[in-house]
Amino acid sequence: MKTIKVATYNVNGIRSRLPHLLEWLAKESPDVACLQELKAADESFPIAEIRAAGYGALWHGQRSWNGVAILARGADPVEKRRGLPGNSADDQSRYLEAAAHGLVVGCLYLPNGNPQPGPKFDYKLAWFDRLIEHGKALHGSGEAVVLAGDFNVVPTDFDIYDPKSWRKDALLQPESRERYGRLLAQGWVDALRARHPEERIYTFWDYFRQHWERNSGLRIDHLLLDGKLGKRLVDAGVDKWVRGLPKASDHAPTWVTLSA
DNA sequence: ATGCCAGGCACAGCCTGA
Repeated sequence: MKTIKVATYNVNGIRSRLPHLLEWLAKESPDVACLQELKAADESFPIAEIRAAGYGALWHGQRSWNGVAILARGADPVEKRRGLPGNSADDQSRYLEAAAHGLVVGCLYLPNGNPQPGPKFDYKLAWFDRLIEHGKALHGSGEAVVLAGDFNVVPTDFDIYDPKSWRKDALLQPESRERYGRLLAQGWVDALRARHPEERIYTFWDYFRQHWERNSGLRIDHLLLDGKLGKRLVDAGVDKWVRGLPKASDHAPTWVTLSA
């Protein structure tokens, strides 16, 4: 069956992770790849290397922090939106939306929100509210939409190796989870969970305490499919081998395949 | 309660991440 593969990968610095990104693109050939945490200004984005790998790209960078990009294999993604609506004073590069390979793809890097409570957590919740508002418009657009990225939310205690030491973390707070649930309730399908309802799946393993070696992970990188697209879900998974490379990002690429 | 590791930048210790 012909399928389209859409992936999301928090690279944690695109310049230091470029060799891994190129190796992953060559091996896994996603048709669309959403990247987060570029940690690079627009002029530092390695477009030449990415083009040489066979991908067109859009990027929304920022010096030192944040930054998102959308790559399309053998095509130039068409920009639809740069930044979430709802707060013109928000200057953090966390959202980019484009059309590619017949899909509309929203690439997002939701704020971490730690420490909580505090202004960073307030910003996270406000950003989430804006995403929910925009999600409503996207879902009603009639297009085939994917919302993909680092949501910085552990949806349930089944999505983490052990919630004990994370109970006060912004990623597990009821306010964060309630908003994730509210977004899903618009009709989005959490593709990894839908495809693997009984399986422990992680997409992030922090650099501390040998968490990768012990498989002490969290599932925080998500691909949400609008209802119509959910029916086209074929498979979903995590490219864990990328996390095992030397000097890896703390996230692994996460993907879905959709019937074409 | 904090550090544990890592990337980026003021290239020397911070800040941020999750």
